[in-house]
Amino acid sequence: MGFQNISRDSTSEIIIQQIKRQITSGELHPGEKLPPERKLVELLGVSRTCIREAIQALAFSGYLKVIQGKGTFITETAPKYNEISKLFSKMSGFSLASLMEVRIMFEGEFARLAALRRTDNDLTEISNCFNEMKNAETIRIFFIKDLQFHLAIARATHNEVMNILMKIFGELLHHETNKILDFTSKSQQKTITITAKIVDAIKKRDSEEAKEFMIEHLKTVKATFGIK
Amino acid sequence: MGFQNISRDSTSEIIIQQIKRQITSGELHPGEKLPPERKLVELLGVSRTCIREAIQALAFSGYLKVIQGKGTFITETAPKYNEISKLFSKMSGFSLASLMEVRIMFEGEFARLAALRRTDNDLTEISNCFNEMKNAETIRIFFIKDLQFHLAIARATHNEVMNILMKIFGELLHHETNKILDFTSKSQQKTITITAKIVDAIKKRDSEEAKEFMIEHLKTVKATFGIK
DNA sequence: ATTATTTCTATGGTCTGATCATCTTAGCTC
DNA sequence: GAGCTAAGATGATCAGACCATAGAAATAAT
Repeated sequence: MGFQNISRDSTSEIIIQQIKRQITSGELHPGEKLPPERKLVELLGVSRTCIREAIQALAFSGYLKVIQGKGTFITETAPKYNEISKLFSKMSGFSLASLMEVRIMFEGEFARLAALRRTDNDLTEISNCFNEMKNAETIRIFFIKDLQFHLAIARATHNEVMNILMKIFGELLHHETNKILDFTSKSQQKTITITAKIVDAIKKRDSEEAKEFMIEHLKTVKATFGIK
Repeated sequence: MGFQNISRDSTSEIIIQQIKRQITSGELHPGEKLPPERKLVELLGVSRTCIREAIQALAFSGYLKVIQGKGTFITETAPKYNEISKLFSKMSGFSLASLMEVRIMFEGEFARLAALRRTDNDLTEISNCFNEMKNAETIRIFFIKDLQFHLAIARATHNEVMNILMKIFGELLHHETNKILDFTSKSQQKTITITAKIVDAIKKRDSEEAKEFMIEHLKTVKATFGIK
C-alpha cells in the first residue's frame, strides 16, 4: 500500500538521458563539441567509466561522433537507423487497435496513390498477387499472398518511404494475422470480393474508389480481429 | 599510391559487431543469457571496460537487457530490430520529397484525431508549445519548439503508434530542418499564423478544419524545402 | 521437518589511476 | 617562411579494487 517500485536508473543511463535531452532541447546543437571526458568527470561528479559508457551508447546510436585525439561531437545527421528501428520495434508491443487504426489510415492513402501512379507493370504485379490469393489452398498461404498484394500496392505508390512502412507493418502484423486460424471461408470470400474491387479501381485509375474499398476491406479485417 | 586509409574499429565496436552477428546468426537466441562480463574478459582477451561499453551500447539500442545481480540477456525483440534495421539501411537515404509526402498524409490525420480526442490537458500542452514557438529567440529553438508542438498533437491522438511515428519522422526530418538557415522571418510569421489556426481548431474540436490547416501548413514547409 | 533468517556467491555498477594512441599546436631549426 | 620536433589535449585500453543486488545455500527458530 502506498509503496512504489523504486527502480533507479544506472548512472550511465542518467547521463545518456541528460545528453539526449540537451540535444533535443537545443542546448547542444549539431557539430558542437562535447566537453572532454575528464572535464565531464568534474562537471558531473561521476567516474570516467560511466561517462564513457554513456558516450559509447550514444555514439553507437548515431547521436555522437567520437574522434580520438580531437573530441566528441554532436552529429549533423539524424540518428542512425538502428535508433529508428528501435522506435519501430516498440510498436510490436502496442495494441492491435492502435496498429490497425494507423494501418487503415495509411493504406487507404496508399491505394489512392497507387491508382494515380501505377504503371502497367505495377498493375500486372498487383493482379498476379490477387490471382494467387484466389487460388490459395491453405489459409496460411492465403494470408501470405494477401500481404504480398498489399506490398505490391505500396510499391505502386512509387514512394520509397511508403514502401518501407508497408513492409514494417506487414512484419508487425504478420504474426497477429497468423493467430486467426478460425478465419472462415465466408470471410475469405468476402476478402476476395472486395480485393477484386480494389484491383479494379486501381486498374481504372479511380483513386477515390480505390481508397474507399481499401478502407472498407481493412475495417473488415479489424472486425475479424475482434476490435470494435 | 596503393596505400589505403587504415581505420581500425575500436575494440568495443568489434565486440558490438560480434554480438550482433551472433544474434543474427542464431548462435545467441532471444532470452538467452550472455556469459558474465568477467567470463567474457577471458573469452575475448580484452578488458572489462571495452566489454561493458559494448554491452551498454547494445542495451541502449534494445538488443540486450542488463539486470544487476542476474546477468545480461538477449531481448525477445532483438532479431526483429535487426530485420527492420536492415530494411532501413538498404535505403541509401529517403528523399525529402517522399518523407514529406508521407508526413503530410500522417499529420493531417493526426490533427483531425487530436481535435476529436484531446483532453484539456492535451490542449494545455499544445498551447504551451505554441507559445514557446512564438517566443523563440533563434531559428534553431523555433524549429525545436515546432517539433515539440507536432509531438504534442500526436500524443493527443491517444494512439501510441501515431505517437511513435511522429517521433520517428521528427528524427528523420530533424537534420533536414537544420539545413534551412535562410528561413526568413516572413516564413516564420506565416508558420506562426497558421499554427495558431491549428491550435484554435483543436480547441474548438473542429476536426476537419484542424486537418485542413495542418496540411496547408506542411505544404508550406514542403515548399520551403524547395520541393515542387 | 518446515519455515524464517542469515550468509555466501555470482554478477553487474562504479571508482581510481596508470598507460597507450592519435590529433593539434607551439616552438624550434634551417 | 617551410619543415621538423616536442609537448599538450583527448580519446582508448587496461588492471584492480570495492559497492549493490539477486539468488542460492547454510543456519537458526518454531
